[in-house]
Amino acid sequence: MTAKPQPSPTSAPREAPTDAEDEQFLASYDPDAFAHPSLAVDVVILTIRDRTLRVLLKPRAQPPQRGRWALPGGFVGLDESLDAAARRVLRRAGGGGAAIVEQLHTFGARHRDPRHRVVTVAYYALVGADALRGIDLLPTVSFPTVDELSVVGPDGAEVRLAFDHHEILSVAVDRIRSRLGEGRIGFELVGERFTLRELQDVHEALLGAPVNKDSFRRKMLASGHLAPTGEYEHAVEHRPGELFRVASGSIG
Amino acid sequence: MTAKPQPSPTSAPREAPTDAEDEQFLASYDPDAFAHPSLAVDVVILTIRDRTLRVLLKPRAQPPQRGRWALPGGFVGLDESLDAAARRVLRRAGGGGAAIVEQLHTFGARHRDPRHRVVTVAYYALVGADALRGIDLLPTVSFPTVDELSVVGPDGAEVRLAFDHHEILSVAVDRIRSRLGEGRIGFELVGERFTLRELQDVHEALLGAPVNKDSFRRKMLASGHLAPTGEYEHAVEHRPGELFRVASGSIG
DNA sequence: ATAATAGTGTCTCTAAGACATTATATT
DNA sequence: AATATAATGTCTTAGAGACACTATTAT
Repeated sequence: MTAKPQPSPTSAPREAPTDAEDEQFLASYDPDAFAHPSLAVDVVILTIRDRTLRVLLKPRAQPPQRGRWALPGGFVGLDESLDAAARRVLRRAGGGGAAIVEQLHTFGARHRDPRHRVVTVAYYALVGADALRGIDLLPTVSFPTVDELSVVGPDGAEVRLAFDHHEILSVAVDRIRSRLGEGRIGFELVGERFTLRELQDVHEALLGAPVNKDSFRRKMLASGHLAPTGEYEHAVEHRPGELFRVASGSIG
Repeated sequence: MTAKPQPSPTSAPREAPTDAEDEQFLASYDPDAFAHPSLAVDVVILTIRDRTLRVLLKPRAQPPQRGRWALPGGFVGLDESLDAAARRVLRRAGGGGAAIVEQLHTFGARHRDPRHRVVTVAYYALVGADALRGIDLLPTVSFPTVDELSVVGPDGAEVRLAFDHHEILSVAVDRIRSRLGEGRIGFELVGERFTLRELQDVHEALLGAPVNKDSFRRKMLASGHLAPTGEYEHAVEHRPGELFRVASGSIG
């Protein structure tokens, strides 16, 4: 495949600045001179309640797409880094204590917002079981198949998300699953002290599928991420398991 | 996505979505009323030449940071998706035949560009050995250690990249390495027909480290991604290897 | 013949999964 | 006692790495 001569640049509806031209362009560039896309962040805030994965959403009160559920989001300030914007949105939504906040992907399809051009940088956050206390309305993320994902509201009915938020949620879950495989994640969704079973519950909720108990135990104990406390859970109706905490020098 | 009836326009010319506080905020939101960050794309265009990884960079001719080398980039048009902008930049830079173009990460530190606020969505592209023919000045990416990365210019001297482009390149290489492990990548950097050794060379160039030959062969042959052609390379000064092509129904 | 790489076969080691067994709590 | 889970140990299997050996080209 040899580089062919470029077709005439008229194929593009608008003239976009070229690489070489950027140099001059920027020299005299007035950032407000022409309209660029607006830039927002949306945050997928996940937690686990009753052994099931929950996502923080709110039904839209105004059209367009009134009644659909949307991720918390906000616009990026001119003097604010993307990460700072994401943390601000997260804090305002009630997930201030999240242990993990990571950039996910940037969504920039042309008509993802029907009103005007908004490009959104999506983040995901994992919030401990204790946080989001005030919030009752946490839709459940369920997995009809391993690859498919559906969101169920508090009334048990399936929930339709606004804009491309369903896709954003999908990408978030995919990303978290692959992070799980790398062993660098999962501790955020469990208390400060936890049993191996509780940690396994977290993994299963995120994966939407059971994991092999034996191999999970071995892998975790061999990972060095767990520090045994010597204490055991109590008031459970079976043999109590040992309580662990995250090993110092590990993650989180 | 059903097109819902548009809301009756309020006093503001346009409205934007999001959650509770944003609703009020946006009720009076005019996208052009306050300055938002500019939005650009930068593309890490990688290829392999002489068994070493090369990246397409150009020295900046103008200040700031004149003389430093920069990734090709451009601003995102108002009517252009992010992917389209990346492909436009790629095509203009001469990598039009790239088989893989993927979004990498979005960089939005406040002062990453010293002139004004620019958020950039970074992409990476893998370009076949045949492409980029016209371009001689391809700096080499070398790996002093496995984790470290340095860029060496055609004159052998280390090259300093402009802005945060060194970090962008680092993230690109990291991403590609993890994609390599998943087996979904690497074929783009090799000709249409190739030997296992050539494919291994590509992996080693990307990893910056030798890979185990036996296990590489087994993994590749077992993957189902390779279709044997029955033909063999020739004019090599050793026993010729069999030529493969990418199996139909696989990647690429 | 020599150098260099292709390709095959085999051994070991490790990790995952399956399964059995014993231990300890609540009811 | 019945039940449920914790924790330990063993067996099998699959894949990675190491290595030995044979094959085929150019010089």
